[in-house]
Amino acid sequence: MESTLEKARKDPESMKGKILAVARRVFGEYGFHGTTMRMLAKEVGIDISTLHYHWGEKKDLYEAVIIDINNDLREKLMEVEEIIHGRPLKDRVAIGIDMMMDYLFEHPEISNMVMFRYFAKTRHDVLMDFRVPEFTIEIVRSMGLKEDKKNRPFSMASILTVMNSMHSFISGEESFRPMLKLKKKDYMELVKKTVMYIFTAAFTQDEEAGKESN
Amino acid sequence: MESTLEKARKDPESMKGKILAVARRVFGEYGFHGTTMRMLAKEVGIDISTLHYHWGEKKDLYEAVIIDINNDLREKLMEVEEIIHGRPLKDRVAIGIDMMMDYLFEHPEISNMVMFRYFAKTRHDVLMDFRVPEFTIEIVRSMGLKEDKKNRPFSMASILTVMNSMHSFISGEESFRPMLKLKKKDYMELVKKTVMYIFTAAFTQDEEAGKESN
DNA sequence: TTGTGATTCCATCAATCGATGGATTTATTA
DNA sequence: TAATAAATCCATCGATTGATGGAATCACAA
Repeated sequence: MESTLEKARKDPESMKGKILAVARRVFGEYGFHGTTMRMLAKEVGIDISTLHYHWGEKKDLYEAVIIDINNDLREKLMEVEEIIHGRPLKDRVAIGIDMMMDYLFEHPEISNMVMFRYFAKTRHDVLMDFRVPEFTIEIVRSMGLKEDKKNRPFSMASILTVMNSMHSFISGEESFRPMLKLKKKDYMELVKKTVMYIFTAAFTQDEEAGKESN
Repeated sequence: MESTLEKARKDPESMKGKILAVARRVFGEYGFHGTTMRMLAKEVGIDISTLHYHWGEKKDLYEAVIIDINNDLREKLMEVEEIIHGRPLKDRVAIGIDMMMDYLFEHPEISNMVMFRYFAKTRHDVLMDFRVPEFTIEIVRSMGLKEDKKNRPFSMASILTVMNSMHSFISGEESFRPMLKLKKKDYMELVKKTVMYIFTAAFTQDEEAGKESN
């Protein structure tokens, strides 16, 4: 049995795929309540009833977007993990940030959706994805941070800080770029450089302190 | 001539003040489109028409909330600036984060509103507040970061990273706290500790590097 | 070509949205 | 106390929302 979402992911050129792509983008920009089924239908270029025909009610489509986004994010994180595996901490942090930033800049709707999921409520109950904490723990492990009972929350919070910083700059580009008065390309470079500068320092300060005392 | 917002700020016990307080909280949780006038009226315990009587149309109330939040945030930042003025960089960062985190934990609706402003669109045009970039520049100056033409964007981006991290943890508490499986108080402590650990290291790495090379 | 199922659109529904007029109540002032 | 203003609520409006039934169209196998 193949679900609607699986079909849409398999064939992005199909109507289900087109709708899903538009829904990812528009839900990411306007959120659940800010997005109307008519907005989506108009963006796809179809009638509103065709939308319901393929995806059922609004909430179903929204939850499909959530799952889809989470799948993409998990796949990318696993890809990054494979590449950084075995390298020194400083490189793991730098390469991880570099790859994730490039990816999110190419798919800003991912960051947009993540932000809405974290920071906004909806009037109706909406799917909770319980795997997010597990992802975070995987990253903690992948980064080689302290995992003992005492330090785990701190390590997880550190990872959350990095991820949130990246999502913030991607999703908030339209707010922050005018502040910085930069072109898109310059903004990308600056943001990546800044995040990398801050977090490589933060994640390697113990090592650096160790060097000093040697 | 005294505006409705000024009256509401002056007297929080007045009906205008009660409405404003509820609007700050609910708009911060559900966003513009996720919040209905009936929700606000019910929360205040009044009729929907009384809401319009005091604040006009929905957009007017929303914009009042934006201005009100910005006022609070600016006042707090100025208060922090006075206290950290003249201290060493490491202390400025630590005290600044400490004070702002305490303040935002007490007024999470501020972070909520800021997040919505940065990361979500509305279908209708809504007030833009042009002073935010200026605040950021003030913080850059207050922190004593490099302000020359070459480094200013980097310094501003660094400040944005700190602010966004704080807002993220405050606004995202309901998402992150279950991940970390912590009680409210422990979450507060951990988050403050994490943010301070990361950013004191980031902001003082040049100094530390300088010490090393001495 | 014909028939069958999949797809798309038009028309329309009930529910909910923001908003307002007007009656009623409460507070203030003369 | 009487008169005026301010505040509140009830009833209702038009517009928009999510959603659906049913006709029309399309794709494709028999």
